[in-house]
Amino acid sequence: MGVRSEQKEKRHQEILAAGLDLFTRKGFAATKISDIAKSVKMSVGLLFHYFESKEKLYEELIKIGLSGPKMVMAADQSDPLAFFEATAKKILGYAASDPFVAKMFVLMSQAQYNDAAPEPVKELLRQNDTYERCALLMEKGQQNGTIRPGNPAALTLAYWAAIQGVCEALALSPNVPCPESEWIVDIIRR
Amino acid sequence: MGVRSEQKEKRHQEILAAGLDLFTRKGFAATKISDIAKSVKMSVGLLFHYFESKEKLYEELIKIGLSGPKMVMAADQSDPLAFFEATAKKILGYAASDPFVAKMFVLMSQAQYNDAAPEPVKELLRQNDTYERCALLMEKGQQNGTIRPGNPAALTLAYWAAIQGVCEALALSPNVPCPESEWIVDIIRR
DNA sequence: TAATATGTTGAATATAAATTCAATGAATTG
DNA sequence: CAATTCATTGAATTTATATTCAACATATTA
Repeated sequence: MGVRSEQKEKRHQEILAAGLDLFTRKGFAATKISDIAKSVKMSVGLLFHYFESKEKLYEELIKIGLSGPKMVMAADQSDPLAFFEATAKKILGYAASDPFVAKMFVLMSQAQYNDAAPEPVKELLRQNDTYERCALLMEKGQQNGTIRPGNPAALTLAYWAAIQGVCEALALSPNVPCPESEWIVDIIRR
Repeated sequence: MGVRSEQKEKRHQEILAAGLDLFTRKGFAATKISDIAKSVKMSVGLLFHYFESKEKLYEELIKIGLSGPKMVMAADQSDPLAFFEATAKKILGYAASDPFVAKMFVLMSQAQYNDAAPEPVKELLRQNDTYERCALLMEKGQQNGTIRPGNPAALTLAYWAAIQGVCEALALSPNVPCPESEWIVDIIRR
């Protein structure tokens, strides 16, 4: 244990943060390794000492990002509407205060929708069954009368589209005013 | 006027449609000219006979897309809430039925948020003052009591984020069920 | 139909960016 | 403090893709 090992970990993290920032603002393909290297003030060669490839760096970010949905779905789901209220509030709160979280949210949705995402990343993303789980919860909420009628998948889509879009705006222009989470919940509230 | 001139225009349109599809699904940087050429079954060389560069092709799509916001803002704005209701309904209706429109919507928002967009495109997008105009309308709606209180810019952001996110989903997976526009309007309704 | 203009291709060429590598300097360890 | 390992650089090398071009084909026109 010396100056080195801690420095190494620190740089690893710095590269991830810089990669996250650039990938979200420019997209995976348009982000050059040299952009990332410049952003952390190291040579391009050295960056490859830390990450095997641009793709692996991206992949590591996605792996970190996957813990987000997991954490969301770990919350108490006994009352569906309360779950969606708490989730929206927590996510917008984080996204408005912690740029890393907001950017991570953007990264995940970009990756989700992008056909050009590297195959290993797409594979990882297939684990993410948040939408399906939420649609089931929507139905449950409709049954107990707290969530409005309508196609549960469509309700889920509208709810997440709004959250995702707001996070994107927060991540990319940190000065925009953050909407109230309650407004977004009104999409699904009966 | 002969077989040629009409054929030429037809191909021009085909290339635009293929470009739109690929740009929205993969992003500008990740879309290869050869992808587009393959999609319209022509050689890469010929594509350059129709468009000076990949950037110019993209730029032409953005120019077409800019007519969308213009058309939206041309609608009757005397009653703000009614304006937002009609707008949401019209856009979702189009997006659900016409893939070109849905994709165009995605293209525009991608371009808007992407730092890596070509400079001429960014310049074109600066014309688009839809958000500012909408925020003003939100205030007006608050004054006449039809729109909920809150930061007008934040209300605008939430409203458009939801619409945009839904359009993205519709464009990229045409089989998803379309949310009701009224649900989205409930974000801003008093 | 001959001359001309336009469409089309596939094979160069140019360029940009990812990745590798040999060499050097700095920390660690015995 | 000598040997060794790791960090770092800048300069190749490789690879991918945009763009150009010379040649040929097909339509237009006089």
